[in-house]
Amino acid sequence: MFKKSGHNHGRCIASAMKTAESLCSARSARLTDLRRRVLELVWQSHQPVGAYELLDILKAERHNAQPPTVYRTLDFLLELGLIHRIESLNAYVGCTAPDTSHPSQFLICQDCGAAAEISDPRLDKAISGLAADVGFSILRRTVEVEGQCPNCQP
Amino acid sequence: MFKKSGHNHGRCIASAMKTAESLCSARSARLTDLRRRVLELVWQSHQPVGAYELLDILKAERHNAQPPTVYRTLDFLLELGLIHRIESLNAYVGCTAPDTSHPSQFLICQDCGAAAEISDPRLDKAISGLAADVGFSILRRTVEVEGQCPNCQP
DNA sequence: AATGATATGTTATACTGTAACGTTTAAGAG
DNA sequence: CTCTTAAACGTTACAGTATAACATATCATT
Repeated sequence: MFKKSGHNHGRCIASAMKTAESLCSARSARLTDLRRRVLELVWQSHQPVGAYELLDILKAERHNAQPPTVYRTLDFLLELGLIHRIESLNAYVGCTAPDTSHPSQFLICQDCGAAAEISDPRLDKAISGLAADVGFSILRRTVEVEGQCPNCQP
Repeated sequence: MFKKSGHNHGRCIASAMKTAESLCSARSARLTDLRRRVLELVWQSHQPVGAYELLDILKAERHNAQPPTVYRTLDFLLELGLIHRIESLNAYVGCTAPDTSHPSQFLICQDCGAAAEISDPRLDKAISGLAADVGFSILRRTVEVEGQCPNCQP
């Protein structure tokens, strides 16, 4: 769930990129160099990253990066479900299972900053049950639980 | 849950103000004119309101309102739990039960914009259970479910 | 190669929030 | 009742996040 700091993160990135490739080709969406690069950058860690952080890195790599460069790319990745936006942090993080579920649900550690995507039938049932009770039809869900992850506890 | 548009909203406001009075006096916090006014403004509807919207209204009422005026006041109200911040909208809404629970959990209608605070043991249990399973200790929760409220459905 | 759609470059600006310091107001001590 | 001090508010400036609008380039197909 929360990866140990020593885990082989190269694999996380590689797997995310591969998933992105196949998802894009399945939907005939173009995974351009820029988009690929931004996705890689978002995946540099399991910590959500801000748009302007990404922009700073891009600026160092290409002379002409500007806010729209990064926001447009993030929009593309968001729409495909390849990344999620963490509302409470104004930041973006890679999605671990873009091809399956889509509600954006996270445990976020206030110490190390890591965000772990959660997907739990109990939670799903609780929310959909609750919505059904009051006649509310769900279009989108945001669950952001902040606290201390196991790695950061005394 | 979601109030009908014809409901007597004056009562919602009055009750919110009364609760605020007693909460402030219980904690010996000063509910100044400004704070009282901002709380009223937030309670003008059940729709979350932006900080700069509030600022515009305040500017019309007092010559010298500035961003810090409204943000400081919102911070005060947030800390007492008298209002909540809706992360996905950068907006603020009155809390219906400031004296009791505190996780910020809402159903938000994308049509009419109303935000209904929810508090359901199933949801609480699902989240705390899930956190316990992975050894995550919870400090703060944000649940924002967007969709269509019963009043806005065909 | 010509065309049209998609993607990116570029400039400017809007929206949201905070830092830092000065002034006023209010509550308790003497 | 004044003095002191802390809290609240005023004021200026700026930081951080995001988008509008239009120009140019790239790509997939004719």
